Amino acid sequence: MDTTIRYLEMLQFLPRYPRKKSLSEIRDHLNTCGYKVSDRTIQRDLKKLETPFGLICDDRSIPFGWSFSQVARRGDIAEIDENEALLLMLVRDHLHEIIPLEQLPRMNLMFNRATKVLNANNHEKIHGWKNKIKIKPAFMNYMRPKTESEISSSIIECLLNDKQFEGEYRSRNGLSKHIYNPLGLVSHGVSQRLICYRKTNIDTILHLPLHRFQSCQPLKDDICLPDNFDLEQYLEAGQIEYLYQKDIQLKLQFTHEAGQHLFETPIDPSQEIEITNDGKNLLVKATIHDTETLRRWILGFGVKVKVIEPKYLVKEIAMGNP
Amino acid sequence: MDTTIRYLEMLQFLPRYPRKKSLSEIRDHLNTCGYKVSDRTIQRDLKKLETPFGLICDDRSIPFGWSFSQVARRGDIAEIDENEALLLMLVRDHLHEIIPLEQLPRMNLMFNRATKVLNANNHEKIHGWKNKIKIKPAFMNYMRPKTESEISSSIIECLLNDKQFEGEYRSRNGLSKHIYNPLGLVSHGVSQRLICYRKTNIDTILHLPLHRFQSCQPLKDDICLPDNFDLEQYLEAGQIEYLYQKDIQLKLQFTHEAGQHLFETPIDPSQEIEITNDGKNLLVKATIHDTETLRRWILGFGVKVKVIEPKYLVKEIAMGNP
DNA sequence: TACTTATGCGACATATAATGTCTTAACAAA
DNA sequence: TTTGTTAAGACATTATATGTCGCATAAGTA
Repeated sequence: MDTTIRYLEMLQFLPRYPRKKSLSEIRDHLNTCGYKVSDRTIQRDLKKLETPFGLICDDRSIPFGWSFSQVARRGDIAEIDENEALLLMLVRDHLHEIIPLEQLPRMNLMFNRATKVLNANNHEKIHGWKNKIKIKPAFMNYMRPKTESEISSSIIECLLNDKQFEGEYRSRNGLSKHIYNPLGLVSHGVSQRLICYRKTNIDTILHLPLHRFQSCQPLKDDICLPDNFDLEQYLEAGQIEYLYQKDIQLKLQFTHEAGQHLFETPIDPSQEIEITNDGKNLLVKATIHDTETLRRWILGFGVKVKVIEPKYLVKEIAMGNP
Repeated sequence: MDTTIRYLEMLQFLPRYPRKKSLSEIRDHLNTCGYKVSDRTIQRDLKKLETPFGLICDDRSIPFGWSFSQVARRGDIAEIDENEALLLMLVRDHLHEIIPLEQLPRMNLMFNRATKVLNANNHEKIHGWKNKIKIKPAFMNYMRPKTESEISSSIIECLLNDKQFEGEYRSRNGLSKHIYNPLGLVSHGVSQRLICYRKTNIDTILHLPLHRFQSCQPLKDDICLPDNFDLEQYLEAGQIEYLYQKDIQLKLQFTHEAGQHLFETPIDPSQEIEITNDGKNLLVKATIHDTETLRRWILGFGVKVKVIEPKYLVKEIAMGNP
């Protein structure tokens, strides 16, 4: 039993492939953890764990170096190196803006582990890791609505199991109780919307922000699906995407300064850029969906962009009326 | 040995707290995995693992129900339930837009595990999970620049260890080789920028997109820091954030339709909304930093928003010149 | 209520696994 | 070459894991 914990302690100490740990390093680590075993035992342990955990032994030179292979199934046990830890911190900050982390305890644990790694290796550094990374928001940072994770996870469970639920929903008109048929979940920026319909009104598909539900009582009845409902199709049909038209031939004229970033981060694989007007302007072409998001994006550049095509969009943008 | 693997197999099968698994369920699962042990053994195993892994036994009714406590240190071993798995799929899709997942093998493994869970429980469902979730981009979707994960992780390692490196950088003027002093990493939308300076030019702090580096050769020399350099301060000083002014008193007049979403997802904790003009308009006030992002955001609403204060911003937005 | 079945758990004997020690051979560094 | 370090085989010993049986109690059923 104690052995099992020791195994885990050791596995958590082993790095992913390019890096490696020697017997003496492993021994020292185990000693620190309070396990006093002979070197021979550790050697045997490694041999035993080799196959089931996909460990690799670099025996080209002595002392041998042990690590998790890159394709190891249980590679998530492996040590988090500083590098990975720093990336995880970036991920955490990104996610924090979108999804409440309390709902993802597993990720939280991972982030905590990463934090520990960074803090542990922080002593001798000139300035700390926290001072080395930063997220600069590329878009407007809305605040997340408060969500009751119990209610929303209960709703998601119904969604996954094709079950109806009785829920209280807070709309502008107040609180009301209905039986809902959940069909899909759409994540839109900081809020998540439930695609569903009410039992009493099977023809009207609703998309309701998840956080507005005040309760969820799962029912035993399966949902009744509208004939051939398909979320993808439904969204493509423009119900949620505010999709005005599919695959328009967009032509935009940017000032060089404003459009320059598109060279490295295009808006679409189809994008082409032509340098015009002696390098002062950029003519950007792309085949893209016409969405509200696109219009807001274009408007955001103000006078630094001019719509050339399609014609109807020229007008709307000029009027500032997306 | 075999025992240890069996322990892990069992732990991976146990859910997080509100859910639970009975002895017979655990036995069946272990049998499926090819472990034929007596019930008594499993009972003993659970007792043994209880303390070191933070397991909980619900003994209010028979059969007892076992699970990981919510605060279990090693809770990342626990089973991923469908609910969590679906959220993880959302997270994956979000992240995919920002960070190449190949650089995060650990998360990839987690996502794979989640995918398996969803696929496994998918048979009897009316329509599959893939058809139930969708991300609707809230902002313009730029494409990620291609990154060489070896180069960038090598650079990040230097950053963390305060080491200089020699790198080749591809600028508009071509490829050039310099010695760099890495200071920080700023994640901005789909691209990551390295804050650094060149040894030959210690006064000019550069912010270079990570993906433009073509090579990185770590050096043994510590970086030389500009006196009292602080990334946070540096950013706040407006070098990267394009921060025009701190804490302006913003007043915007929205049409009701365009500003309505701000009730639930404010732009700042300080935000206040006043309904004016018989409910046709919304007057939104907030104390907020004046950034380029803010200006683009305001412009994106076109004629549906009017800047009331500060005065200087009224002009600039009216001119469409952020 | 009385009966049956399922479940948990203590006790015990036995088989299996884990561990330390000693040894030899191979390798690396001086 | 010499010296120190590492890997790994052999073996005895201890510790642990496991199945079986029995009993008590809880849940389900007539």
